[in-house]
Amino acid sequence: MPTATFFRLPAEKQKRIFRAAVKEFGHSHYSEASINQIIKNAGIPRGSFYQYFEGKEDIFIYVLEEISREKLEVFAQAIEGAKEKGFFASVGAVMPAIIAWVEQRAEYNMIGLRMVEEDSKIARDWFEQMRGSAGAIRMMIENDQKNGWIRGDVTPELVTELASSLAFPLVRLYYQSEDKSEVVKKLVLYFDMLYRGLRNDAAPEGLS
Amino acid sequence: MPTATFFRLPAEKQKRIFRAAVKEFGHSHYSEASINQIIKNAGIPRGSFYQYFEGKEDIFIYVLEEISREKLEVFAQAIEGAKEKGFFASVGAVMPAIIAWVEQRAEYNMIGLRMVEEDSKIARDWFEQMRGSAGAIRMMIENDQKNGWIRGDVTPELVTELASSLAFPLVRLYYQSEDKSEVVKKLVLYFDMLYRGLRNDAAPEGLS
DNA sequence: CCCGGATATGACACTCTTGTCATATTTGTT
DNA sequence: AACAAATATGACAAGAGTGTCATATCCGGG
Repeated sequence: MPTATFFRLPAEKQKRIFRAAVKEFGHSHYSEASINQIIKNAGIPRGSFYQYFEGKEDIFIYVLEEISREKLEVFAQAIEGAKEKGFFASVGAVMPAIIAWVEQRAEYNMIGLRMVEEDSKIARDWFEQMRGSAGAIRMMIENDQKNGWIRGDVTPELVTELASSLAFPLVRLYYQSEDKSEVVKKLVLYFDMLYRGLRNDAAPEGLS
Repeated sequence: MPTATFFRLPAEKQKRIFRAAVKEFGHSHYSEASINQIIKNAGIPRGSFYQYFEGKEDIFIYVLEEISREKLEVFAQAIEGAKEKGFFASVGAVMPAIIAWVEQRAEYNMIGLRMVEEDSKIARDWFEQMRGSAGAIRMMIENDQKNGWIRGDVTPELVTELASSLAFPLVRLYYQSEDKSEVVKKLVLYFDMLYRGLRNDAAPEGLS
């Protein structure tokens, strides 16, 4: 946790340091990110940094938590509006908000991307914690299964794993692409494919 | 390219250096991998390394090429046996060989995993080159589409992208898991889901 | 105006890595 | 044996990063 001193700093300075850290962690993997770079970007002397944070992990976690907070804020309403419609309908409904987030918070998302990529202990711990808080999604899927919308032989975990396995490369592609609309088109296809793959075929007559 | 001197070295020494490099590149991302570590593992002095390779990129490419060669060797027959049956049947047929490769060549695959993860220029270039040589798969999929097995509104590239988006996390999971059979079960589910998502629903009557 | 706690600062000592190079040592040939 | 070409070797300079600490500065309360 950042020191009390850090939190007593003028908001402007805190933000400046936060932004410098976001930039660095979005630019390099955790293990390669350099405190040197952060303090250079933030324009604070080396000694000050250690007055505010214990070290790299400390500021990294701080950045993750700040971003989480902001994300939750932004998505709160979007999620609220889409709850009882089942997984696919809900994701579809929230999709515009997600795309806007990807578009507007590129630097934040780069950090997430790098974390998935690097697969370090610190990243795994973080995602583990996230998974726990994704109970809402889990319930939605279980509900869909009860209703017979989603095939019963997959677990909710599997569905979310599948979705994120597909989502992360898409986000990466999005940032690399010139033509963003191409990527959105691809997203629609992925989504459709996932839907067909997961919907409950067993309904009326037998097959496969 | 490694120097002529390197190729004149006794085979045993070449192999020793190769293995040391595989170990290091499997252990750390390209950008973090250290020549120091490689020479320590291989038991050769610093000066010698630079007598054999221009630098890190040189030995990295060499390692990739060696692995490619070996991979091609191993899969040559497996692929041969499975060609004209269409994409899904073929992949299904080759699957045991793939699983065996994943199981036996963990270190090789770690390098591939790290390359996808890191998404460096050198990795992108390499995969680009690979994509070009994956013409056989492309043709198989196009053929399936002509035959009406695979829906026509996806491109072959999309299919391979989807497949690898799903495959890489699975491989990673495989190496992390205690219970390998669980992961294989998951693989089957993924595969089934991909099949359902990509098959041509427009076909007249049911198929398996 | 002055003092003490809170802050700020950058020099320092260390560690790790890289690429080079002058100096051995080995090998093959005459 | 003698000599040149090929190899081998490790000390070295340079670069980048890290965490600490003695010292300087600031600021609110008496």
